[in-house]
Amino acid sequence: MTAKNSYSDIKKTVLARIRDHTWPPGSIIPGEVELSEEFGCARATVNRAMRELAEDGILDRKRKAGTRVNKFPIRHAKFAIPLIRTEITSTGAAYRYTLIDKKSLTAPAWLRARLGLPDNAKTLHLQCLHFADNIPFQFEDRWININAVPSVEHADFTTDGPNEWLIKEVPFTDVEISFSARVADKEIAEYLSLSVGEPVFTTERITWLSGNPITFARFSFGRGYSLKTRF
Amino acid sequence: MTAKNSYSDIKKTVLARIRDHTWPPGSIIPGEVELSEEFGCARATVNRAMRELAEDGILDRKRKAGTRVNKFPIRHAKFAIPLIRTEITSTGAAYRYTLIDKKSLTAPAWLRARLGLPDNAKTLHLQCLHFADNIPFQFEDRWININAVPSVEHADFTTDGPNEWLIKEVPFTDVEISFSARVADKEIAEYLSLSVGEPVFTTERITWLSGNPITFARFSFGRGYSLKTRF
DNA sequence: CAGTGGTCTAGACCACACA
DNA sequence: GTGTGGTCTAGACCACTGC
Repeated sequence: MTAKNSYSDIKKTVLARIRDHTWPPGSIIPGEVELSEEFGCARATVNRAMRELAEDGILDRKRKAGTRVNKFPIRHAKFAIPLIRTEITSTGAAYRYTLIDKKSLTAPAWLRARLGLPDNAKTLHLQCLHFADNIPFQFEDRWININAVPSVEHADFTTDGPNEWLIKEVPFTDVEISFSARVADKEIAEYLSLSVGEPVFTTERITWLSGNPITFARFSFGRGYSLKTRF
Repeated sequence: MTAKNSYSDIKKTVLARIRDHTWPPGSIIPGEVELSEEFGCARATVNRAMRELAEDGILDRKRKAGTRVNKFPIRHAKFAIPLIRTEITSTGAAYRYTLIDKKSLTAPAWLRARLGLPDNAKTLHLQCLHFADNIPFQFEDRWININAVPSVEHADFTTDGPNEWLIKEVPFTDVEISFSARVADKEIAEYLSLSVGEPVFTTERITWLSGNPITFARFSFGRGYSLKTRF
């Protein structure tokens, strides 16, 4: 009878038992009823603890089969995806934004393929720079599907970036984010004050509203950027 | 009276109201009691829905102050961090592992600084390659704190990678992960069949056991690698 | 079919933060 | 102080899935 009773105490105890191999990887652990008796609490409390551990990728739960310690520890790490303005100001740096270019264009083939757009799809192409203390921090290359967001043609992007406008004005339901390393081409090198060929940490983002593509954006970060998380 | 009653229905309804600006960014939304009356369910059900939306970064909740729609949408994206073996085999490719080098060394200054190790700290330095269908997929450069893990000196890393050994043998409590873009130096270029100077997607990981550093690892991925998530 | 987790309820007390 | 969310309880029924 260990007699801990908050869900977070239970989480800690379970993690400790996994760490010290009381419950080794791949093993099945007692059911919720049994654990609630051991910990002297309600089953709902045990359930919350176990459910959260399963969300983190530590446990694997199946009805009837029971709860197992995950053998292949696919940990789930959470990363915060802030607004670029927030990301910059939260370091204490001053944020500045510049619109470099804004053009209505027929979507190029690679973009049509990427978003599943029809031939001759109209898009708005934007290029922007975000500065931290007047040092170029992020270059944003964005395409917006005008069919999905007709009002974007009359939007003014000279003072606020397209991301802030879109978040305020356009609802979305799905987002895909990817991270990669790319080479600085001439354009990116110029805007970010890099040499051509330097590695550039790049994130890409696509958003949809119920299956309908809204926007594709590629963000290229300045030298030395890294994305961190801890858990 | 909308009369939905499962916590996931409530989440959907709340998200829809945020999207259609019924509850615009920054606004305060009704309390749990009021919502449970509207949805015709128990407060605990509303609580779970709202708590999960807050975890995702959509809502901001404070006792007494109430629940607000987050004005600066710091969305939290979850990425799965699998074992490299799992990541490769899950694509259908064959996994192969090679130990390149294994040496006991005094920790270099940069590593001591990074991990907070004392002068003359003993470490085990490992270099490994992970292949997918015999194509080099990931180069692993790892340092293990021998003081924290004395048994590592007698471990055999010729058949299984150090990550798998560590997960099985050594408990940890904290992990820091970072992502960045680096340049391929001569060594990495050779192992990953790249050209010197090519961009390399890199992740670094440090793990601790209750404040005590266990290991530092840098993973360099082959050409074209990207990390994706969707939500 | 039966056992496990998944969810919900109605009620309660607590902790924090704003007024 | 007082209202909000944070958590817990004891019980119930349901849904999935392994046997």
